[in-house]
Amino acid sequence: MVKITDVARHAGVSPSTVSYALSGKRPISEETRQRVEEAIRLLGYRPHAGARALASSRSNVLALVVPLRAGIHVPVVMQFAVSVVTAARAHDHDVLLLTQEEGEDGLRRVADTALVDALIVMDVQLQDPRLPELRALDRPSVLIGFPAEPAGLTCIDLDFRAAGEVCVEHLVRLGHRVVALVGSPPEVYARETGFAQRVAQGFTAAATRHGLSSSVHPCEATPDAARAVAEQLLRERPALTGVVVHNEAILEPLIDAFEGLGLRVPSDLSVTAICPNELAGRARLPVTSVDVPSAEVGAGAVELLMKKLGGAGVPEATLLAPRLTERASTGRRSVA
Amino acid sequence: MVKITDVARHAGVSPSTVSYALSGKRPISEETRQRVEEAIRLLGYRPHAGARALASSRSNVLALVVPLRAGIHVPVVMQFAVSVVTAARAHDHDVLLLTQEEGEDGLRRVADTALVDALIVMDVQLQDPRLPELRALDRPSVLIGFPAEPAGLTCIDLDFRAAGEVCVEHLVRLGHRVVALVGSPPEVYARETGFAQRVAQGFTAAATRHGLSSSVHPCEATPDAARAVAEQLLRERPALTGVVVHNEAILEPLIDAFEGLGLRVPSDLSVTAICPNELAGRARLPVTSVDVPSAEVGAGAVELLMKKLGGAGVPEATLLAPRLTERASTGRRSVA
DNA sequence: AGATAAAGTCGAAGCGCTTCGACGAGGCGA
DNA sequence: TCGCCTCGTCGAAGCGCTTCGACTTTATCT
Repeated sequence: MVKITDVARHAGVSPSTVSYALSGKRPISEETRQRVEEAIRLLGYRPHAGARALASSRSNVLALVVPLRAGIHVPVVMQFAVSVVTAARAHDHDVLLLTQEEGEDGLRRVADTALVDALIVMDVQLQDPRLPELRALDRPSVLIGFPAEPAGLTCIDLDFRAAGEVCVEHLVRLGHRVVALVGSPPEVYARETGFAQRVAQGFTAAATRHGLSSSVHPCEATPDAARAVAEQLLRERPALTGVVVHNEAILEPLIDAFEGLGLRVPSDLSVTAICPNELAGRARLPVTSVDVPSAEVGAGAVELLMKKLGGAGVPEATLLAPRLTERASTGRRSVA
Repeated sequence: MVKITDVARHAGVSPSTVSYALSGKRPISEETRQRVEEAIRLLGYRPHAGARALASSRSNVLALVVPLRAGIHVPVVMQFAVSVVTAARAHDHDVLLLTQEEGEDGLRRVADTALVDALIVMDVQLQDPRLPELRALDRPSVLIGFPAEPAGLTCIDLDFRAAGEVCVEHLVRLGHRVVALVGSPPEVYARETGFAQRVAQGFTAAATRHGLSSSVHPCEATPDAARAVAEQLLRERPALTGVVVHNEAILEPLIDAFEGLGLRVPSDLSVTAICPNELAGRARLPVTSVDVPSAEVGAGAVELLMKKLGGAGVPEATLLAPRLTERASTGRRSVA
């Protein structure tokens, strides 16, 4: 194994100079830097991560906590994970994957052993059992999502409340007066996962504000459930002309179901969704949607963490403004 | 920060004794062990991961390489990942998540810096660019999946060839004579991902052996594509009575499509799948299937790696035998 | 009884890196 | 011209842990 002393000898400098050339923490003459880099290349030197961590008390590893709970849409979660890894690499950090099997102890373990410098926590619930741990930890953390009481924590997410509102306002602008929200599976609400509730709040608030008739319908992530909701809506709310879908798994099945029941989209029924653009754009009928920008959120979370690691202050809450993209699934209400 | 010397002082022993009490690498009297454990609990001692790694040249971290390529079924991949993490934790190891953004260099980096002790590589292609790296690395690795030339590597996976055969044989037993395989998306075959091809080989070989008429149909992971394949099959192979589906995303849509075209499952058409039991069992019509045992494969991969880390020899190839579970989607061919 | 082995413990030497203080050489303001 | 600061470099002191050799004590074998 090539070590820093080998590089130093080969470059005719001391080990500390090599270290400073690498870290840039002290000025090094251009010429010396060249020689050091040359030696590193020649010898194929790679600093030992453990030694580095020991000496600098920085592991350059972030923990990513991904509880795969029932009802979540796995591909979306994976998107976040990938964007976190990519962003972390851009900052010369790696990512340790933690699931929830270990419980909250896992957080403490990786933090206390100095395995990781900081933590990113996904799928945050309103009353999340991990919050006390995070607050007690001596390492910075960022939540992707918002708990009920975010004080003292750093959170980032799409502004789901605003997303719900934006969808309604889009429908209002198109003349719709009766709208419904088809939401996440019931267990997601039961668990009090913030984003599901927030969409519902935004949706309802905006509808009320504009004097619309509105209703909210949790929905399982199966085509059958989608069909059932569609039938129920036609039966109970025949004047319905606008639907907001906040449930990745049933976006297409739901539209299929409506069409199967004789409604045409968008002429009879406008549909807008809150989901990744990727998904909305690829649908058979491209769906007007507010994007869930996983890449931005993931990168943002890493950015916040880096600032905190650097000792800088960061805002407690970072809400990404919703961006609505019009596609083929929404249109003016036909004046029947 | 509590360190080993603190524990040692508190327990009235030397640091090395604490270390041995923890690792069990030398005998320690029951009484001393008690005192040490008590001190550890009292002080809340956690060994510093970096220091440990430096002194022992073991980081107790595994790398998991997860390239999220087009056409793969993300939830299945995530299943594997979770089972790897769980199994790794059971062996007191953590898991570093690598995506493919970094290319093959990432493998070398984490191995050369001693960030990880060993690697698990998923989504292996027949000609995988990572193989040369893996062979050159000084650290053990296990592939989940099989490349074209597995010599010198350690691989584990479901025996997909046998899985294809088992499905055909099940249909044969039920009297079917004309069968089709609806497979993974074309890009998965184009990439020469082993398991897709192997299923097709097993399927075709078994069909030929039993004198069946057979055909293979790659299929995009969209309901529309499923519908198109269903229509094509009815048109071109009207005598068809048995279908094997090897494509998680379209299992249900395909059955829906067949039923939409007037076929009843299983009375007119028997359908069997190769997919996680979870998925097959939860379908509207539970589907007879060969399980893709992600938990076993993940745990197996970790197990192999631990053996290799322990210096033990392991077989180059570990093929898990397919297990078929009969459900509601297959039945005797009706003697029309 | 003497020799040998095993159990149980300690002290010290690193593991490979970062970082602190120090120091010479040169630049600059007064 | 003197003092002072910055640049560029070095040497040495750790970071917190594991592990090796050595030592004492006790058990085991002939």
